[in-house]
Amino acid sequence: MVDVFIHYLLQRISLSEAETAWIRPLCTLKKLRKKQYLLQEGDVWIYNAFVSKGCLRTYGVDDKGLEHVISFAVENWWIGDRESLLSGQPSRFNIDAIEDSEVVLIRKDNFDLIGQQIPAFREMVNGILQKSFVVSQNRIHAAISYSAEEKYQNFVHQYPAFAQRVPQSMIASFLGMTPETLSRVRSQSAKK
Amino acid sequence: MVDVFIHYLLQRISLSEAETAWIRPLCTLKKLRKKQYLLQEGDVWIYNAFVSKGCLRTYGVDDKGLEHVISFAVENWWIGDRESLLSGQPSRFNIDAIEDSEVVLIRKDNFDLIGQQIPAFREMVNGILQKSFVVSQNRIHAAISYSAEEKYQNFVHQYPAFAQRVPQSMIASFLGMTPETLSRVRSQSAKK
DNA sequence: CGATTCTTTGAAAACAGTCAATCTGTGTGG
DNA sequence: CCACACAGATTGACTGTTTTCAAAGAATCG
Repeated sequence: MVDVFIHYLLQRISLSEAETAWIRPLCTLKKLRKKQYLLQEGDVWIYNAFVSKGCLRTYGVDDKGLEHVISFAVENWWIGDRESLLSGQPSRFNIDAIEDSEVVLIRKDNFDLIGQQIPAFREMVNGILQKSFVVSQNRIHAAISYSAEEKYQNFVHQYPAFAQRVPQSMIASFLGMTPETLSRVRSQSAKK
Repeated sequence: MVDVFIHYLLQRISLSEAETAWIRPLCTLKKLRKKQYLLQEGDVWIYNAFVSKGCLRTYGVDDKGLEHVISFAVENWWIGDRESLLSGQPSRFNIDAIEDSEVVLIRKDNFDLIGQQIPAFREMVNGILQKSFVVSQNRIHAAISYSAEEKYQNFVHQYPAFAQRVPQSMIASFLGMTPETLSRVRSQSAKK
């Protein structure tokens, strides 16, 4: 529901009734069944998407048909393909629902408009972007520095919620290893 | 020189003489000799840093003493530790000069002030942040999807300048492999 | 030059990937 | 409610890639 999004906003910035009433119609709620695409490779992404329910993933598919998970998103997270959004070019990635989900979509033009009208919104979004960048720097650091086992330990530590919710094969993909390797890493770790 | 920075700004946004005159004293020029630290692990990073000359790297050191390069920066690039900047916590990373270099430092408070006074500046910075995020998403994708050889090919394609300028061992580190592996990958590729 | 650092090469070991079979749990239709 | 089918996870044996360790060969700098 869009209420989830408004609630999220009100927790972070103060908005008048008039403002929330103005924002609300700029939002579209999209329900997705498990495995349904939100974005498919080749499409142009023109939204900012807020996950109000469920769990999604962004992934790329290589020439061998293997999927590589770039990111996960659950309730109160944002998801999308910023590359396609910025460039206007077709996306190289796919986004689909891991569970039955709901996302609040705001078209880029409307999103920018909200930012122009409400400086606090703009600042909030900027803060999210900065944090996202830090998170992705840390993921790069983990990807180039850690062994398979360390990557998994770090993942569980960082995202205990996902470790439950997301199929192991997708976690393996997220960490850049095969499902078999992750399975072995886990049984190793369990022995301790 | 700070002029390099002003020139960079004027290429991207329009500023009056008064504005550049106002910005200028908020900038500090720091000269770095090869191998000199700009930021050392444990320090708190409070700047935005613009590289006006030379080449630097950000890297972390693991428990075995191995260095892992998070990023490079050359002329007209920005560098810093956003995690430390945002959190105010000591940095986990080091930044040092790969060549004799010059960076323009702007303290966080002054940087924010410029953004407040000059909306175009704020938008420029936001655009850079967005692009940086896209670049780091792509790097994650490469790190989890590609083989050693593909990682190197992709790197050369993406940053032909660095491939010349930066020692191979640092490129290897940046790509998450040992210098020996990179050396072998290169001699393989050369055979084609 | 001589010394230091970086790169290359080789051989062995460790690690992760592949392929195939089995096991487990879930959900569906009879 | 059971039986079956299906997807996901595990395990084993094998292959291939990357790392490690060690040494030799370039390149660079004072």
